[in-house]
Amino acid sequence: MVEKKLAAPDFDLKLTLESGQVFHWAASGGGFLGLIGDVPAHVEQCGKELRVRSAHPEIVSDYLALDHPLSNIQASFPADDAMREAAAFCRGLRIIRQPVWECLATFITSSMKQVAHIRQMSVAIRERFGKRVEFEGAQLFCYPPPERLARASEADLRACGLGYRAKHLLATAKLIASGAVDLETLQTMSDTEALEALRSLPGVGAKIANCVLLFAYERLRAFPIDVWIERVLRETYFKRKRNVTAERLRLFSETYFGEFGGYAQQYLFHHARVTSRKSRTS
DNA sequence: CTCCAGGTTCCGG
DNA sequence: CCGGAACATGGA
Repeated sequence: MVEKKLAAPDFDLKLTLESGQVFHWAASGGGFLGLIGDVPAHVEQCGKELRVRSAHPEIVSDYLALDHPLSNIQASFPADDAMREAAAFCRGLRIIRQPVWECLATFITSSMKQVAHIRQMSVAIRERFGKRVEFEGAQLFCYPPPERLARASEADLRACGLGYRAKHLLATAKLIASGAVDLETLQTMSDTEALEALRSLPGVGAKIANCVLLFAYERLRAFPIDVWIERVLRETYFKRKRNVTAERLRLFSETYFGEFGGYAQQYLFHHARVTSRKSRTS
């Protein structure tokens, strides 16, 4: 396998792959080993360049969104202290372009689960139902397509640790496998239309729909509000204000954070999560 | 053992 | 329309 070098300014591979937007990459030989769809790749960062071993390095480059204008994106953020601190903490973190189905499916399993659990479930589903790929002596497993999960049983999925989420994932897989819903047509829809289309799927509410818009449909304005972000919003922008409804938070975040609100959201999320964990363990 | 996790859905007021 | 409860599982 030939190694290809990619220029990667304003990029932090580890931060990007471990910030809770994608869950299946494994640390390996100083870099990361994983699949992009069914294309295996090993990626290692050496300063401002990436060393990529893959049959399709151009797919890796596109996946990692090395073309996103990161300095423009950071410049678009609101100029408050919390945002500045999060942006400095997350320098080089990019929102990647994930395959739609595996992003949707893994986020359906994410509700009320810690990032470590989401990873476990994702790996279990891949190993149980996914196509096996050999790469550099390692065994990798593709995320199973909707058609495959549609003919699994709810018990099979529960065996992967999904709990009540099994029912949702199965129902959504069936809707897509049957053709009742076509994820590809969402590409042509407006953000609002695509959000509603996603929300019509079992187990997909506002938060997960926004994650899929942001992480798979490259709608960089999408702003998922989870427990962490809600905490940040309330404590930072609505300090000591009562009766702040979820709707109020939604309207605020849609306008305040601007054109690249999804990036702002991911930075605030990751910063809050990591600093909170440090303060608990030290 | 208790608490909580990148929520969604369903139900009663 | 709105607040609250149920829903499963596992790591800290």
